[in-house]
Amino acid sequence: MKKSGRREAILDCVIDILATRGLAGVTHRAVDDAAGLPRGSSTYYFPKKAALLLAASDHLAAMLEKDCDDLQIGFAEAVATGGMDEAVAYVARELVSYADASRPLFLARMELTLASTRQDDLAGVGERLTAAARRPIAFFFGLIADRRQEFPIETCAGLIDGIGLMHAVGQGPRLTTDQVTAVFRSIL
Amino acid sequence: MKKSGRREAILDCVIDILATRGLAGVTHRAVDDAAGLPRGSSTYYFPKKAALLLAASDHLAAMLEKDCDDLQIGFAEAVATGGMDEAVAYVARELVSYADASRPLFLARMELTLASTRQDDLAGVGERLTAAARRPIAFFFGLIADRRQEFPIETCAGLIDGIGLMHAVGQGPRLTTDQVTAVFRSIL
DNA sequence: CCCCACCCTCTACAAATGTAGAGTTTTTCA
DNA sequence: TGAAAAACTCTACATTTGTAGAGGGTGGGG
Repeated sequence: MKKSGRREAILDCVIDILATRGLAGVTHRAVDDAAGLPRGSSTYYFPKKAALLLAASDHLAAMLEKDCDDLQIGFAEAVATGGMDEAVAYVARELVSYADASRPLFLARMELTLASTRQDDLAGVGERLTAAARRPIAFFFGLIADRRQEFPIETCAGLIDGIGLMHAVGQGPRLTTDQVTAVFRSIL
Repeated sequence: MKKSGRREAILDCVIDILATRGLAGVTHRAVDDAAGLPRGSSTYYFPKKAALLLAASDHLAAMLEKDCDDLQIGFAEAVATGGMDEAVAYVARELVSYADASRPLFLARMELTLASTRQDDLAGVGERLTAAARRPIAFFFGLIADRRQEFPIETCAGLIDGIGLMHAVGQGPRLTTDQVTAVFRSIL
């Protein structure tokens, strides 16, 4: 492994552990082991635990933002080739498959967001992650500007996070693409 | 304090700590202190930590179910006195104010649900809590039976949990009663 | 009064954690 | 090349946790 990539590798492992073992599972030792690095490595790069979690939050936010940008680009292309109807279906499709594929990311986000509501060290983490996750919603929001009064961005964000929540932690049936599309259409 | 109430008092404290300090904050010692009981009390009633959390989950689920039943009764009354339109507004109103008032309950639910996705000791906790929280939605769902195909219970549950999530952990603007009502009306 | 069963409280301890700081290797650059 | 600096690894330790098990108190039946 490139030495220069260690910092990133450590943060990837933190996010992975957050998803699989929860906040309590994130210890310097566990992170070192997961990354296959010598004990003390994560302590070296992030001497305090809060620093480790803070950096992991930024890392996660960056990932979310990148995914959001991709969605946005895909949406623009779908509009160009298939019109708005198809574009809405595209977003719904992506959202559902993404909610499954990005389950670890969602779980990590939940862990960090919950932690930030009570740990002063992590102030701002919740806002940062929420903002990252809302980026595509804000874009999507432009589409329904004429109904802004009734369905502001908060409503859409709530719905979408609820879907993510269901897919990430729920053991019950998941929403299908058609169902999500139906919701979007009824709002648009 | 009545000695016979100690078990319940302990579980109340567990839920409180889950909300204020998170899962990691729930230690036998911290629970004893919060309950004002001698060290070892929570250990006596719940010798293993998993037993403590499991019992707390049941306790929380019972609370949620009770609140849900109250909402259901209120809804029925609202239908009787003001018709369906007013009843929908009633539910939206209750939901928003409840989401604020029950913030600790929601946070505790999140903590336990997240924990149950990875800790075998807590298997079933997620389902139990999800089921409890969905009870009123299932009832509400009866109202839109004719559009069941498009808006199944999962969709409504996702939306409502998303709203709860926003109110519980979000630092941004909250949804207003009018906004929630608008969503309900557009679906109904 | 005594004793026993039960309910509760206290003490002890191994394991794990955050963190400090010493020791070691690698890189840099004159 | 050689030494100073930076980058990294290792060791140690106080603290906290879950849990076991000993100890104490209390009420009721004989």
